Amino acid sequence: MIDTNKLGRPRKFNYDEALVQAMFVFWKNGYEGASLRDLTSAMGISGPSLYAAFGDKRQLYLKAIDRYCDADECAPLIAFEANENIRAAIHGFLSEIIHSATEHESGVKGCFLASSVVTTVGQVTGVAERVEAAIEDTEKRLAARFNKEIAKGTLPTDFPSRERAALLYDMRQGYMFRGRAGWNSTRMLKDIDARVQILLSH
Amino acid sequence: MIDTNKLGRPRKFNYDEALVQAMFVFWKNGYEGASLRDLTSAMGISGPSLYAAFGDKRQLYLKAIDRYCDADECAPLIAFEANENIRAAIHGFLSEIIHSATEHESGVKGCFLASSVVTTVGQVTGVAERVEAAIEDTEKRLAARFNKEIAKGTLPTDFPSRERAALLYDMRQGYMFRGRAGWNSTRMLKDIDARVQILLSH
DNA sequence: TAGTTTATGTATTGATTGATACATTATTCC
DNA sequence: GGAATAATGTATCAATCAATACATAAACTA
Repeated sequence: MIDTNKLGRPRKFNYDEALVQAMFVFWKNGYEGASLRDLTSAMGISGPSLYAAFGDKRQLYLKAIDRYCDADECAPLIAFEANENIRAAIHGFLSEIIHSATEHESGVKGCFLASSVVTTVGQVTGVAERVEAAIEDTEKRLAARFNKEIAKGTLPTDFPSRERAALLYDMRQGYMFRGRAGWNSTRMLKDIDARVQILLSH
Repeated sequence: MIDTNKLGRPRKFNYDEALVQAMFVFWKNGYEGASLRDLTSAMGISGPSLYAAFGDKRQLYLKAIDRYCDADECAPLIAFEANENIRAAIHGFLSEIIHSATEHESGVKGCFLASSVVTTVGQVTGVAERVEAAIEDTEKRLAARFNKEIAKGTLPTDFPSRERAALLYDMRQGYMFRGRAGWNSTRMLKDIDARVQILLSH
């Protein structure tokens, strides 16, 4: 979807920046709650420009979801994968999650998928597959990190990494839900240690 | 909000049944996605009747949320509180959750709060407090059950019940999220044992 | 420079939105 | 039985919705 065509009048706006702004609007207001006026206003473009570049509202929405899955979900995952010490890795992952759940840029709170997109699963064609794939992808990456740890001998072999990954993922979802509900970060940060402890107890 | 007034023409419809139908519409479509036509059609009443009985769309929405918190969220909790054996209680809670996440009546999936309401937190006045209170209430009931267990001596005293309750609650949210995303129950049921094990390992 | 291509800006489309006006009907109170 | 009260049914309101028609502007190609 990158514009390689050099023909015709060039765009005045940046495609990716506009998409990110659209994502924030959907994130904050939901799909139906985001009007074309909200979107074009935040994106800084006109209606016809939006339709020419992104298709219609639904396609823009799907592109915003893809963009979120590719970029936004990553920061905590990178913190998780980068740290050699598994205890510190989980700690970093969870505190990154709490941070993004409460103080994300542009004032949006929680997880775009968990707090907005999931509402439209049976309603907007193409959403369900994306949400399911997002869960699957993230859990696989979490599980891979745990598998590495098993290979290193720091985790027992009799507890499946997928279970551990699923539980960590649910902790993520729980923090995101609480963040959207208005919980502050200090309230959530203080039970991180207990959760690290539980995650590594088998 | 119970109608004690005997004056005037009586209602042709049942207030609570209509409210439940409205709740299903909001649950399935979200707040903005639920049009007045959708609502009146499902409730079997006319527009003016809806406004006379419930106020406006927003008030109807808030009443639907309250109704959900009072009734729907309860089934798994009762299963959790009723069973004397803590292991069986957690098992019952989680399988009840999975059941309601995937096969709830009227075809709606997931948790009303987690799958629909949470989208409107910063958007519809009165929602945030209700979601926060719902989390708080449920976690308190979960924690109370764990405290009973500590008193019985079946759980150690050095791990706070609130942490255990929060974790169990996040498992609930995780299943609800997965259910909305389309996961089937068998896929989720098979990791219950591991989760019971983890929850009771401290 | 003429022709092609694509984005922009303005203005507007029909449809749908949430919400009401108004006359009618059914009940209770006095 | 007549007044008061409240719900119903029909019909409709202005506002907003997503989406587009059309003329103009700015780039590349040949």
